[in-house]
Amino acid sequence: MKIATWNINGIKARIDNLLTWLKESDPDIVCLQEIKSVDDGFPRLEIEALGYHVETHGQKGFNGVAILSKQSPDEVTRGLPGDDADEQARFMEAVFSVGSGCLRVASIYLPNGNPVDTEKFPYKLSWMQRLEAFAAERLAFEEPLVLAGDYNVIPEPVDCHDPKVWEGDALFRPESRTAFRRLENLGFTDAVRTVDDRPETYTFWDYQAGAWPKNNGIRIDHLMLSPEAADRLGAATIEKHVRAWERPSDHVPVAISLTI
DNA sequence: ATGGTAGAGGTTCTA
Repeated sequence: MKIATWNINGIKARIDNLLTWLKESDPDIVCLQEIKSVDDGFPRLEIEALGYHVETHGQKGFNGVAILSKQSPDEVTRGLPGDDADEQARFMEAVFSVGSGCLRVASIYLPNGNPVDTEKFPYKLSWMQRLEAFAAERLAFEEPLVLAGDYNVIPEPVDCHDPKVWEGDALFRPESRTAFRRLENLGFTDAVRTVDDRPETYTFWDYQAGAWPKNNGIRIDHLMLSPEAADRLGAATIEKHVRAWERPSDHVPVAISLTI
């Protein structure tokens, strides 16, 4: 089973690229982030025509996540638990029946957190605490679980072109990296890191300042696996070529295969 | 050269 995550930076601007990529890559489950659309505005018909079920959790203008899947989910929940006042659409979870029981997949759009001297940074850190609490709760289920998405965290210096440039940025601040590491310490596995100890590619290249032609990127899109999912991990690939397409997202798809 | 680009939506925000 192939599971992918992709921050598409606007579904309306990216629908043609998404359809091309779905046909080429043939994933079973896709977690999308930054759909930048309300649920009613999401172009579901074109995607359904390729054989996918479409579940969205959108909002007007910004944020928004979705899960596309060949198999219909048994259950879908929207919103990250832990703060009823949080209205930003950044999290959803789908549950699928599989031969061995069930598979849970969450689509995550973790807050960017910049500028760090505003309320955005504490919001990021509290969101990460809520994610850790959710992950810890799910861990007790002892089920395969994939937390896939744009984490807006550069885990290690090797995951960016020039660590000096990122010093002090919310994506690379010690608090952000420590919170990410706490997920790993709970027992979650960074799939790409596990398959390739030093992945010499990134998942995001800024539109500005020639970041793509200079390969000035960062690795911030991650698939974090519960032990039951990590035991079934095969390949993990960053589909870098998609960044060179016409009118690309600034992120590329990241995919894993699980033997489920 | 103190910049640059993109998307959504609406005369600006988020990233």
